[in-house]
Amino acid sequence: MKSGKTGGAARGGSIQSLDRAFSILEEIARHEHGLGLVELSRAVDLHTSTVHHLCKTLLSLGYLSQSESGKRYRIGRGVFALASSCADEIELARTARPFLAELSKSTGESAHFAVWAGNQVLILERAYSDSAFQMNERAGMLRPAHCTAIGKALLSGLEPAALDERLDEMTLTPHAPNTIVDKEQLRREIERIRADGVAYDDSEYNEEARCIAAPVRDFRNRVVGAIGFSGPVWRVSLSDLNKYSALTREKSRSLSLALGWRE
Amino acid sequence: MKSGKTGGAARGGSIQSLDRAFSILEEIARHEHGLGLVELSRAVDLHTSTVHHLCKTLLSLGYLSQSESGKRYRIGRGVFALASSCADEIELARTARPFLAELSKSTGESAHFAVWAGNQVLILERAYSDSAFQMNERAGMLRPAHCTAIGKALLSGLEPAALDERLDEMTLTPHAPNTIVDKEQLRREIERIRADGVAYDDSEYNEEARCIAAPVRDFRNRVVGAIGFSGPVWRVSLSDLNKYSALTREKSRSLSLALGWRE
DNA sequence: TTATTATTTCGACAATATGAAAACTAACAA
DNA sequence: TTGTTAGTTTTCATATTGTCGAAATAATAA
Repeated sequence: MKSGKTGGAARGGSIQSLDRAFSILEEIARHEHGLGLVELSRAVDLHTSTVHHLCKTLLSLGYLSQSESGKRYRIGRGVFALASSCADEIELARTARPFLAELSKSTGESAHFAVWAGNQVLILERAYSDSAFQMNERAGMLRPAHCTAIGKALLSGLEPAALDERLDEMTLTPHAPNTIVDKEQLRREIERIRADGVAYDDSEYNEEARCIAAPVRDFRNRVVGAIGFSGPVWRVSLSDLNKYSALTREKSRSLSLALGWRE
Repeated sequence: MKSGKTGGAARGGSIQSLDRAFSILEEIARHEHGLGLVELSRAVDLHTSTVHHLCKTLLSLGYLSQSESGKRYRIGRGVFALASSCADEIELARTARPFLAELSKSTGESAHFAVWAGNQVLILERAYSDSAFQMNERAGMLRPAHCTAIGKALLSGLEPAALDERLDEMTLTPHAPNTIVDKEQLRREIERIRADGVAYDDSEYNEEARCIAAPVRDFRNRVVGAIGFSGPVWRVSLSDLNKYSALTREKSRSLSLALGWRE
């Protein structure tokens, strides 16, 4: 087609090649053992040639690496170097670590500390339990907010105006039988959490998991994260959730205090 | 309009906008407290308008964030999420941590564990000493290879062919009075390190610092990193360097064993 | 207020990223 | 061996896209 009125880069707001490059990085990050060029192109829905150019650039910049044997792409050390300047996040994770360890020890399940990353929830730090079955969640993973305990705990910490904005931007995709897909219902649930101090997830994200979480505040009295734990439904019953709510509330309180929160 | 033979993206091999976007990210990462648009444009030598478009895109993707108060750009949590899939690096850092702590404790100086990142050296993990003056080095920082102890230790672990290649690609930029700027001299020094098992840096990178480092091997008997410590010249004398060489060698050995190295 | 400095938007242009196709490799059967 | 298939890399013509100048807007300072 003719150029017509296809103006500057400000069109969709985004620079295409950047958009694409990062979707490539995200796709690769999602795969434990890396990805080959063709798999990758299929996953991000771009021609191999295009993906190849982008990857070659990322490779030369050190933000991708290639497994010596095959040609599979993996995340490069450049990303690691960049990430180390997320000083606040690293500090938060470090502070949360001992509390997560306690929570995990007391419950026998794995514990998580999460923060906002856009409209999603980023798991900043996690403590592993020593049971054989572990939730498949690692630090660095992104989760939806509306159907996870940590996500709902974070939502409960938003100012009314910010909450409205968030909810408008969010799509309540169903992930498991109990996912809340109605905004009004979610709103009521958030009210409940605000009053109760604890959020639950009873098979809302993963059919086989139940979780609890509570918001964590900093010295400015603002909710900066959420702490909680999750376990398989056959180990964590609904009454367990209730039983552990006080403990979760207490850990969130201790962590908040460690972050300078008072009263 | 000399479009002439200005062909595809494969020209310089690199995609310009990606190149620029990452130089922006790197520049921001370099500044503890973020950067404003104009400072940023000056630093990367691009028009504010261009930088603005790039930053807007990075912002919307979550790889940059803006300090709530001002408009300073900082690294976003997206980078953190990506970095967490550098599983190998994280595992390496975790393994090194206790040995770094011991090294730091015994010497009273800060200790580092570093790996290759392209032709530079990436500090993967560091242990702080409790002295008032600390080297200004954090995990995630990049250092040149030819004038740092960890860098030279890593160089000493390369196969002859790989070493030749590396040296060809490297420019021996002087950083301090004793920086080795002659490739033949560097080659001899690397020979020495290979025989001795320890690399020194006597004011080669920073006039005020001395360091020692030793290569670390994994189960495949390949050098995967280097461990060492550094301190200010007024605390670490040349004879201290000698005194601590055995200790450094020993720590590198223990860490190697922890990584599965045998014999 | 005005002056100054920083951020954001606009729009024309051409340099640049794109994708089709073809060349090249590697792996594997027959 | 040779042929077949799947994956990777290079080439190249083209229009799309990023770029930059300039001007508008916003924020600070004097």
